Amino acid sequence: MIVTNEVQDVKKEKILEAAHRLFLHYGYSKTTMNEIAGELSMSKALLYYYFPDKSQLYIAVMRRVAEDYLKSLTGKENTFNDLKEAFEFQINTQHEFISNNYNFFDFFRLNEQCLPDMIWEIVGQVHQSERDLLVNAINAEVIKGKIKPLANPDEMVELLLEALYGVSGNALSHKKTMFPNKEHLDVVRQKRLMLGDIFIKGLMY
Amino acid sequence: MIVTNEVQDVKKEKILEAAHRLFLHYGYSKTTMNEIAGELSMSKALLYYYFPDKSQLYIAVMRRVAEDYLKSLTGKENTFNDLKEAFEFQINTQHEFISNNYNFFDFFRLNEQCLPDMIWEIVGQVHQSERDLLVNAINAEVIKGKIKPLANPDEMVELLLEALYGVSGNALSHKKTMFPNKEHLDVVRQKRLMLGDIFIKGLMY
DNA sequence: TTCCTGACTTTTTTAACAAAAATATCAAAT
DNA sequence: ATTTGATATTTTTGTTAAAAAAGTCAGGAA
Repeated sequence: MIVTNEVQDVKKEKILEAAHRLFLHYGYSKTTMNEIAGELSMSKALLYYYFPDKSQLYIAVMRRVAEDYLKSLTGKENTFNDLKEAFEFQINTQHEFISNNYNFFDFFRLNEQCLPDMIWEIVGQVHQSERDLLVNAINAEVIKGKIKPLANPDEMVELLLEALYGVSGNALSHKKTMFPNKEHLDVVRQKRLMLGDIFIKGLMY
Repeated sequence: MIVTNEVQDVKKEKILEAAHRLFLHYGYSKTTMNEIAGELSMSKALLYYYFPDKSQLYIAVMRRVAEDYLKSLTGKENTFNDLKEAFEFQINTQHEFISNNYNFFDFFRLNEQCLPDMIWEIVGQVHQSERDLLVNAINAEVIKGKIKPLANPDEMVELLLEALYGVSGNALSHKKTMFPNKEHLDVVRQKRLMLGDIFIKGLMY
């Protein structure tokens, strides 16, 4: 019984791995269940033995990816010397996460405004963790007396995250090169770090 | 000769008016040249006498709309008591502009990443004016000694505008109501004003 | 019983093409 | 110089058939 489940888990793991690789490379819509099965030299039907359908497989991969990201966030609370460090950590960690999984999120661009609830749940969880981290850092800074107490730290963090989101280049200016290459992503990161700095100063006495 | 041109201009004006009304109500793709002509009780062919094609007509309307917006911006320089007032003015004026012409910009959402160069020219002009206004306000504040001199005020203004752009709600959270109603636009405005405040404080000594 | 597959059905995507609607043109009238 | 009806051209829409992909299932192997 236990052995069986372990074997099952290992196989599931293999599937998730292969699916992740292919989704990352080709995006959701350009990856077929046949290809995933082929990658593992198993029959397509077996995929359906382990996962109810394609979207649920994608979501399972997504959950793993998100969990990795969450892991890199947890336990970091109270390890920052100041708010600046916390902001920088959040910006850099998210930057790396997005960079590494850029094509994987084709799914989001595809189904822009009608994503499964399960996806939103995961996204919400991730955002919650990000907010928690930053709110915690802000509160620590308040206690240290470095910034003034805020009526609503959560609201401030929300505002910052939305503002950071806007700093993603292609919105305002007429960039002929539409696809954000690595270099461009890095410009965005630099700008975000600057915005973080200004924001912190804006919260000080 | 002169009389003739005046008459021509009046007629062009009429056309632009009707076109604006219909584009605003139905959006670009849902407005036909026949409808515009019908609205003015003239033949469709006449529209093509005054404007080379539909997109150029749209652009002409766009130019008028943009000019109105630019007018509300010009002459305001040095009329603000402080930077906060300037930021608030920019945010509120733009908010009103977007609110009033919301449907008109369907064209942008439609042709998301391949707009005619002429459009980008107008958009660039508008952005330039917005930047100029804010850079001017920042410089005034620097002279008054209220904020520290900046290495690159333009860059700061650019950053602020991008950040403000990000504060538009529907990006991060799982809002079930996707279409931003008037009320929602107002929440965005409030948030932007708050971000403006924090940003200003972040620029101070 | 659990795991696995080949053969099968159902759904979705694609291609081709005709009909309809919209854009755009132009000779002729005012 | 303006204006229009008629007409040409392009784009969108609707239909259908073929292809591809998703998803199912009876039955075999471990």
